[in-house]
Amino acid sequence: MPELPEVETTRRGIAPHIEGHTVTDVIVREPRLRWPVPPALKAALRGQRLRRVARRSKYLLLHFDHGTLLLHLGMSGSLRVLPAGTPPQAHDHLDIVFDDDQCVRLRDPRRFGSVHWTRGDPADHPLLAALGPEPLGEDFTGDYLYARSRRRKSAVKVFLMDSKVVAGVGNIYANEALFRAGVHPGRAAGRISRERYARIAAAVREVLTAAIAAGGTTLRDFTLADGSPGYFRLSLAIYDRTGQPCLRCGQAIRESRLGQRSTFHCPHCQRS
DNA sequence: CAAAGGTCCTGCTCGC
DNA sequence: TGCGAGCAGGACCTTT
Repeated sequence: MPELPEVETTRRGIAPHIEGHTVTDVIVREPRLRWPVPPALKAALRGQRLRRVARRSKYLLLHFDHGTLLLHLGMSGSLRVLPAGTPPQAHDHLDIVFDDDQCVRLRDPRRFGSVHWTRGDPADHPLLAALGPEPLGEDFTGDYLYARSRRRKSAVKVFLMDSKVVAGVGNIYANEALFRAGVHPGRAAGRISRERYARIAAAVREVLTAAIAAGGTTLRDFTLADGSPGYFRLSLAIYDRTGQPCLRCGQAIRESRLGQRSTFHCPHCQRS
């Protein structure tokens, strides 16, 4: 579910409620996530003050003085801030309880999400070390994409979704960005010009920024920290619009598969 | 039965 | 021959 805008929306939603507060308890109801929840999590966090909630790619980083909790929401995860002791529902796997009797609750039906504890610099954590630049950071440019894509034969959409190339561009926003840039998602990444990569980089930036401003995209069950949905779905121009008219030219949007993911494009506006 | 917003891991091929 | 990079496919899981 959550792509970068949804994770960033979640970060902004939870941070003001928990930054500066001290963990009083950690409740693990289901440790079997993508990787097992660390058994020592409660011992590590109890009594510790949360300094800051940050984000790297689609990971949330909860910084404490002696280490960092990494949280990934996988395909179906969401976080909410609730009064401690609120009865859990199905798939509510983890609570982090704070000293003001609020808790952050992780819900994740598919359990593709994960929780990690790391003491060193989180940037050195194996899951973060190999990630490409943040798409909203200054390192992410058309020139960068051009350089990284030389001799790449895979489709540009697959290339954009490679976390080692750029962090946090998932299926929805890869589709949306390529539509905005007017590039066919199946075109070989290594056969796209520097000029077109400048348009692609700008489109990625624009679509992510707009989605964050709208609170992310809710397709099924994504909720903000207060339980409300994100409204960027209303702004999706291409994703999940198979057969519907292109908003620019009116031609019917086509659906295909690239890298086993649903792909959408306009046959007129994205001819190459 | 297929697909859903993610991404790690394995094993193969290719080119130097 | 060996090595690294790139690439395809499978894996994880529940719900609709």
